[in-house]
Amino acid sequence: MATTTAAQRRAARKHDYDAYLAACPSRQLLERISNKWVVLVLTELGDGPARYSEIARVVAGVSQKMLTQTLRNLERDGMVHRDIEATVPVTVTYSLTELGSSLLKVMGQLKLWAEDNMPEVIAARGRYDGM
Amino acid sequence: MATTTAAQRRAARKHDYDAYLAACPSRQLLERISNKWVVLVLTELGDGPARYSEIARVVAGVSQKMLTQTLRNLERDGMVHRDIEATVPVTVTYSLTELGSSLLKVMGQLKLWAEDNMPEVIAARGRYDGM
DNA sequence: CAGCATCCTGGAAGATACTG
DNA sequence: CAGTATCTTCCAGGATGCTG
Repeated sequence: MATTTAAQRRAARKHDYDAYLAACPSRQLLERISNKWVVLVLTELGDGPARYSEIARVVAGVSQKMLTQTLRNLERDGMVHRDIEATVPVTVTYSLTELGSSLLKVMGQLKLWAEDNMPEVIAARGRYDGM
Repeated sequence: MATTTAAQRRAARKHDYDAYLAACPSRQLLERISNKWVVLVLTELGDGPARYSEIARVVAGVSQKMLTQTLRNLERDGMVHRDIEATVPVTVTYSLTELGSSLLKVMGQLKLWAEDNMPEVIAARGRYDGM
C-alpha cells in the first residue's frame, strides 16, 4: 500500500479546522493560547480556584494589565470562570471550566517540559555556541 | 494531616527550575517555545524531515525571517537538526532531534487541541459577547 | 481588592532587496 | 534553494494614576 502524505493525512482528518492555514480560526486560537501568561495562569488555576491577587503573586512579574487581559480572554473563550462575591471590597475568584481543564492537560505539560529539559537545552546551547 | 499548599508542593519537587519565577531560565525557555511558529514548525517536522521550502509552504503565512529565526533557535536549543548537502544549489534538510520529538509530544497536542475545541470556544464567545 | 484608562517604548515581525 | 541584510511598522506589554 502506498505511503500517505502529510497532506493526505490532514485531508482525511475529521476536523474542519487546520491551524496550518493562516486564515483558519484555529490558527488565531493557537496564537492566543501559545503564550507564556496563558500557560502560567492556567497552571496556577490548576491548583484550585484562586483570587486575582493570588494569581498575581504566584505568577511573578505579570503586570495587572497583562493579568487582566489574559484572564478576560480566557473567560471569553470559555476556559475560566469568574465568580464575583459582593463583599466590600469585592471578592473575585477565578477557576477552571471543563474546557480550561482539558487545555491545562496540554499546557501544564509545557511548563513541566521546560523545567525538566532545561539542563539539556543549556547543554545544546553550549555545543552550538562553541562552534 | 495538613493540606499542602501549592508553594509547598513546588518546593518538594525535584526540579531546580520553576517557570513561575520571572528570572528562572525555564521561564525564558517557556517564552521561547510557547509561540505559534514553534508549534507549527515542530508539528510539520513531526511528519518527517523536511526542507526549508517545504516547511515554508506548509506553514502558511510565515515570512522567511520568522522561519529562519524559528529554525535557528530550535537548532540552537537542540530540538532540530540541520543537515546541509553540498549540492548546487545547496540542499538543507531539517529534522527533529530526540529532544525535539519529546517537545512535539506536548506541542502537537496543542495544535490538535485548538482544532478540536474550536467549536466550543466559538460557542463560549457567543455566550460571553451576548451579555 | 480588583480592576480600568491612558500614555509610551522596545522589540517582534512583515516587506523588500540582494546573494553564495 | 536557502538564506542574509536592512528598513519600517506596529502593537504587546510595561508604567503610572485613578476608582467602585
